[in-house]
Amino acid sequence: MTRPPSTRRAGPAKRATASAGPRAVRGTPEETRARLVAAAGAAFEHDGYFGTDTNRIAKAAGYAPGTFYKHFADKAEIFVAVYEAWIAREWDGVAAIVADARTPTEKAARIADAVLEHHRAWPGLRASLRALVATEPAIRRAHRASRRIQMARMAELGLDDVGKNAILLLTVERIADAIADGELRELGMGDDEARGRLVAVIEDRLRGR
Amino acid sequence: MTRPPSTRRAGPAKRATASAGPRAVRGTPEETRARLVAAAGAAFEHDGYFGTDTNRIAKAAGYAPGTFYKHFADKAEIFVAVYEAWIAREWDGVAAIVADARTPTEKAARIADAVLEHHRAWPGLRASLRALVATEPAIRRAHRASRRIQMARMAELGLDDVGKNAILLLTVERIADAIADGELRELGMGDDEARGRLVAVIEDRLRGR
Amino acid sequence: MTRPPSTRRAGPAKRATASAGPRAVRGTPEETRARLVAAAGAAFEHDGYFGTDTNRIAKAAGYAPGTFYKHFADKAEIFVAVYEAWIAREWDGVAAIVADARTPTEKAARIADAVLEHHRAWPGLRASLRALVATEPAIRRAHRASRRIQMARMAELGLDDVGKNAILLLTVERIADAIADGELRELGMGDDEARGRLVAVIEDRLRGR
Amino acid sequence: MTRPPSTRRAGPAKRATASAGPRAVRGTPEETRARLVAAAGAAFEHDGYFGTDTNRIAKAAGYAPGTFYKHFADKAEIFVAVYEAWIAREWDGVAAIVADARTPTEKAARIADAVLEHHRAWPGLRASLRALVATEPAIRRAHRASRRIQMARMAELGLDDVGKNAILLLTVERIADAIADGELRELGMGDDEARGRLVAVIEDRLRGR
DNA sequence: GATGAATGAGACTTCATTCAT
DNA sequence: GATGAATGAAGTCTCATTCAT
Repeated sequence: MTRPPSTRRAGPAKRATASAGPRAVRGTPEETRARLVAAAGAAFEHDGYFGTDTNRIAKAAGYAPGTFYKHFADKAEIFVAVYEAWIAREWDGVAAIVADARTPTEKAARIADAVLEHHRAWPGLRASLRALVATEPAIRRAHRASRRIQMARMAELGLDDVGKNAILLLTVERIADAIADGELRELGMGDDEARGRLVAVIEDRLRGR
Repeated sequence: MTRPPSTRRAGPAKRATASAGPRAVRGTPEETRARLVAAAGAAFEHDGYFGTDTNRIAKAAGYAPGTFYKHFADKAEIFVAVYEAWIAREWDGVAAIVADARTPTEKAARIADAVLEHHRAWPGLRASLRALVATEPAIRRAHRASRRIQMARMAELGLDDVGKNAILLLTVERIADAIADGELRELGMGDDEARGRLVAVIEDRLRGR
Repeated sequence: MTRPPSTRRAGPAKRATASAGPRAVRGTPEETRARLVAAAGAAFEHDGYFGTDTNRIAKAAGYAPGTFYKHFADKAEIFVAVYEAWIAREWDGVAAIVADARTPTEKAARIADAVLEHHRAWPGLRASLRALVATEPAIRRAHRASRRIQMARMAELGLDDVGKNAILLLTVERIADAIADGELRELGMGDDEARGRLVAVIEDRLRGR
Repeated sequence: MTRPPSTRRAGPAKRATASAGPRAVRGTPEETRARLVAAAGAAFEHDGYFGTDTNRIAKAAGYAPGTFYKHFADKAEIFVAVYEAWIAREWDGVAAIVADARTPTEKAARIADAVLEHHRAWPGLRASLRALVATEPAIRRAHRASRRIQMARMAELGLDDVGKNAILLLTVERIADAIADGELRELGMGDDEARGRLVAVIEDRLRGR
């Protein structure tokens, strides 16, 4: 999943070919699924979970409405897929940085930047996530499972105080969201200062604090 | 606005109860409005913004659907009213504690408990808020305005580093949400420890750090 | 419920007024409900339960799609209402004849004609009924309840052998359906002969056989 | 076509089992066709004509969706094939009994039992049939043709009063359906008594009455 | 002969909103 | 001020059918 396209949502288009339109065999189910997940990510980001619909997602991915339901049982299921892809990408980035960077200072700075970029690209997705976790049981379950994976990832990176890890996870997430949302800027804190605080929080933890 | 029922929704919202709402009163416009706001708060909390509808809110408040639109221009407007009432109550509580308590330590502990209780009572409302801020321009604007009021309230309480205030605001909010959601408990941190960390964050700030 | 109009189903019509169309307040909920039941009866008769849809029923009754769902929870519920109205009318007719006619011979003849007319007017409704009873639990339940009412009605009319009553019920129903369907005519039996046999079955029972 | 599973559907059809059907065979067209008819029979019985779909039928038979349409023009056509196989099996059984049994009494008893067993095994199929005959012209035509064959079969068995034959046909069918459905049991008539009446009707006819 | 990904019209249902009373 | 029947656009999901391989 890459950054969402900046295109604005188009209105409902006219019916294209009346019937027996050109049938475009697109390839493997995996490719189709991936295209749908990408389109859904962009749509959720842009318009929110309740601001798009599955027909629009399918069309954006280049498919007819019915195709969506060959790959996902319902709208919630594709949201989970989008979220899981998003999280996996974030942590793959973090793991690569940890493996590559030398000092805790360098690690913290690069992790902060990577996380920040990732959140900045998907603020709407994250906002939808919180509302859905509160409301949709299936998404709540998937989110909890994802949390456990994240905690395990932290342990793999050598951080072993579960309580501190949990606080770090939530704090980093919330600060990154706030910066991405522009909340801090509107409150009078410059992006540089905000980033500095984020780095400090991470570095503290990497140094065992 | 009082606390919502503690039942948590377990699936798609059930059809509302068939019988009419509590009473068919004719009071002042202010009373009607207040009843609608209270009913909306409970509904948003229970089912989420997109999980209720204005007819249900009106009926729960004891009114007919049309009455809703005599008092609010649309669904977003009543959400803003609910949110503003919620925030005002929280800060009235904080201000009362600050006026009443003696030491920073006592203030921090009592503020943390008050905030925690307030968040614990309304987790669904808060989740809806974030999604709506990302998606609905009217609600986003109202939220920003509310933030400015909160920053002013902090200044009134004698806290004058805007950057630190902003971080405190977001951190307290996020930790309180996480405890209220049970996120920390599921990650292995007991409620007591979580509360301790929340108190510490507040006390630090009250001591100028 | 009277006989269905013989008009043939119209194709989907163009959207009429774009928005803010003329709002036609039609009267009491009971009237609306009755209009919907009448339209549904005609539609089920014409096109079968699976051959119509709730939007078409609403439009045929002079309402918008949403109005349907203010009066019936779903399509099955209105089918039950249609069926119950149908049965009630049939038995009201039978009861009136029993009260009015003198001899078993006269009763039998007039009952047979009334039943025949009622079945002839609604063959499609009856065919849908059997399929739905096999498949839709809600409709099955309603049908069983209706059967019990019919058996009670027979007892009220002074027929007290439950086994014979049950056989009579099913036999009359089946022969009436067959005549109405034209099954017998296609098999070489004239309508007069078929009616004669039906009368005989009823008269036998009225004479205690 | 063998007997369907005795499980009765309790609600809206569940999504089919995810795994593919029994095997991916390549046999003669006749074998493929026969497998499709068998799977369709079971599906129609279980879920009703409108409660299954052709993809599910194909998969249950071990084939891909497209294969279905190599063997049947549409869904109605396979229903006709299922029905014709069902009827043929019933009458083959009856003919064998007539050839084998000695007295009218024995014939009647054995025919009743065979018919009863056949109806008891396929109540859902029969219910769908009636609805489709009322609604789908192609199925109506096929049903009428089948009736003529049945009348001819009766003549072959030596019964020559067309009117009486027609009545017998419908009566036996209806009583057998009612016993199979459990309608009579719910109306207070035991299965033994019901069967007795069925035997009597047949025996009467065999004795020329 | 078989595949199976894809189609797309359309059914069922919801809900924010209106307006005549 | 309140009512509440009615609206109608729109969203979720289904399924008979096709066709390129």
